[in-house]
Amino acid sequence: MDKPKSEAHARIFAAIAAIPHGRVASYGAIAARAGLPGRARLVGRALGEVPDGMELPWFRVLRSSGQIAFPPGSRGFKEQSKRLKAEGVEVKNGRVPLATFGLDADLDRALWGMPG
DNA sequence: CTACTGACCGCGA
DNA sequence: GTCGCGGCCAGTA
Repeated sequence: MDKPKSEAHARIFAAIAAIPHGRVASYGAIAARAGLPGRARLVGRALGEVPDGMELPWFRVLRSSGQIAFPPGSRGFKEQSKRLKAEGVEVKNGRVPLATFGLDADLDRALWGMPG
């Protein structure tokens, strides 16, 4: 069978689902892990296409600077920050210190088996 | 077909 | 910290 055009979606979702509890990852990292290096936008699009009710830690996905992708005050922003805090992730001014909660090279390798 | 937009990224100044 | 530029893919007008 032919590969569905949503294969990228599936890979992205899988990569997001692989983020451990209490940790976060950037769009670029997800895209790279999904086999789509440089397609960070695709990740953003995919997240916008996530069906409501689907079990996916979308809130663990942040920008490369640790900033929440949603505009401050918006529904998604509140929801994401709230969920992150609920997991023990420090959200300050709509931003998360990736240096602390981001996936380290070791952990990243342990999770996704990237050579190092 | 072109043009614009979007839960983006990285570099340079 | 800011701003600008190019690149990337998909949907819409």
